[in-house]
Amino acid sequence: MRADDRPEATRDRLLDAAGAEFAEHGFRHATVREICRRAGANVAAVNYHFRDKESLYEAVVTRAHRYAVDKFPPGLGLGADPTPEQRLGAFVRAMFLRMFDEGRPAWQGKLMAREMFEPTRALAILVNDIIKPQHLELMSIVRALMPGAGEAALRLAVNSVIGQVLHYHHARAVTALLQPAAQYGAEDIERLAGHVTRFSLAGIRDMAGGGG
Amino acid sequence: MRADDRPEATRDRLLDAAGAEFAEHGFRHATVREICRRAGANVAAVNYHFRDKESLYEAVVTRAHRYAVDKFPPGLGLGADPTPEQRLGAFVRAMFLRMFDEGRPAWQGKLMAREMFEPTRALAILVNDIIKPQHLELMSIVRALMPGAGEAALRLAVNSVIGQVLHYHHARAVTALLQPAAQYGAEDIERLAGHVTRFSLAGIRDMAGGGG
DNA sequence: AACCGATTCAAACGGCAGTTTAGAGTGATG
DNA sequence: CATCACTCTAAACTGCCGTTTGAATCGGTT
Repeated sequence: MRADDRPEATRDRLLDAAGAEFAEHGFRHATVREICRRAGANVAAVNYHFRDKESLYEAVVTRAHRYAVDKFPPGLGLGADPTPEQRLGAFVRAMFLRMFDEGRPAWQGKLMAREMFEPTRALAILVNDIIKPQHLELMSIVRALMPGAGEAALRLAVNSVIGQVLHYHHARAVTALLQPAAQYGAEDIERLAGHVTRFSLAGIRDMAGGGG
Repeated sequence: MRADDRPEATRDRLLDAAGAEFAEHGFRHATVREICRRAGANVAAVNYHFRDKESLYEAVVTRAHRYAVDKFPPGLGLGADPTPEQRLGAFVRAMFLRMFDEGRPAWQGKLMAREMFEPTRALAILVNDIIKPQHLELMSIVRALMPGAGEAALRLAVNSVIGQVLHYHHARAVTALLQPAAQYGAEDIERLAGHVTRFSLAGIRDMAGGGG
């Protein structure tokens, strides 16, 4: 049977397997051999279909980006003419969903979180294609909540929001040791998103009112 | 000249070099060869003075902990009978200082941040010796600010504070690309600590007032 | 001087990872 | 049927890493 006849061509299976491995272990720790094993392909498959491990990684990153944009469009459950508060809530919720969704390719959030901590050459791609647009969107949301605030204050507020969300991903190993009972199911994600949104709104309003 | 006569014995030089390498590259990426090169020692030195790479890592972790406790004691510039707000401010400031201080062994904060993201076997040590005491201290601070709140609410507030602080360490590569101008000098750290403290106080007060 | 324990050293070992290579299979094309 | 491009495969190559080994060095002790 030729590869094209199979339900999934080898190239696609490699992208799937690589996405899972890269998201779980990072670029360096993920091994080409394990990726090929998961994809049911030969060790040389990566070098044949993609030039090398790094090019495969870039392909995974851009693919995850396209998928994430499809699955979590910017609007994301917002009605027409939403308030800034609603936009912030939707933004935070979407970030949580991207990071904790265990669906098929849920790598986008995990890859992004990992690149932040352990950058590779693909970081420039990620920043330009994914992070910068989201950063600008969150900046505009916060700007609407803090009219008249300077750029520096906006950045501080944005970092506070992002930091809270990413922490639940970064620190999950520690959390598992500190609070063994805690598990992140679907409703917990909604609870966390609600908390971060309210907490951040209070902080932002304080910044807007206090005059900095 | 015998090793004991040198200003620094080989064992100590190894600990210094290993601390820097581990903090910068993490346990797996740091190489024994580079550590020994920095320490001016033979490749076999690690296996002679410590049993293996992992034992060296544990020694570095516990050493960094002792140093951090000495340099940043829990009180840290607080007067007698401080308010909860002052305690929170001191706590946040101490975390920032530990992470950004470039002094001799400033690894404690960096190692901790790294272990959170990429745990090793030493994570249990770190959690018990370093993270859990700090976690409990922050819990008590937040408890004083949110009297009557449940454990779950306290944990959410604690996570929000920690997440904001750690974000400035985790995301520094991305920040460098998004805001090339931003640099973290001594006064910037004070500014960041002040922001996170105020932002968090507003969020915590909102949680305490809103009734959750 | 002879010996000893501690330390240092160069060299090698074994394993794993990314990549390359040479060849075999396969469907389409003439 | 011969040819060709594409795909896949087993095996080897190269380099790095942690560790081990056996000898050399050196101060102190008898």
